[in-house]
Amino acid sequence: MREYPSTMTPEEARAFRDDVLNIVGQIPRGRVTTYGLIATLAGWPSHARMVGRTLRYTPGAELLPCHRVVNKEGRTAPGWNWQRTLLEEEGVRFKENGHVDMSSHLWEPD
DNA sequence: TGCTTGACAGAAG
DNA sequence: CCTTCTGCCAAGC
Repeated sequence: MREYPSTMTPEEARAFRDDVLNIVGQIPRGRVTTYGLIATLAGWPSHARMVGRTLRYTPGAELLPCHRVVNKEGRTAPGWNWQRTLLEEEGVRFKENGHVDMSSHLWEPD
């Protein structure tokens, strides 16, 4: 079992960002994945918040299907209501409480 | 340097 | 269900 350092070197930060963008780019239409899952797959399990930060502040991220990233409870990003519309257009179902039905739309990369 | 802020997660009330 | 708190870390100030 690998030991994960709590902080990233600049090189690791670069690799992390690239992994995040790669993974997000692979999310299929009509499916969603979570911040924590992406962070874990990128090799930094405790950096879920960094995934959100990366998608929000990395130039070019808008070109990726970043609207397909929600939190673990299926909640959409605060202050970005359009995200729900985009997902619904792809056929993603929302529950009564306004959360994505994760049990039927969660996607996990290989 | 020290405190505050998040596109998070999990637990508590 | 919703809000709030704690743990988490990089960024901003």
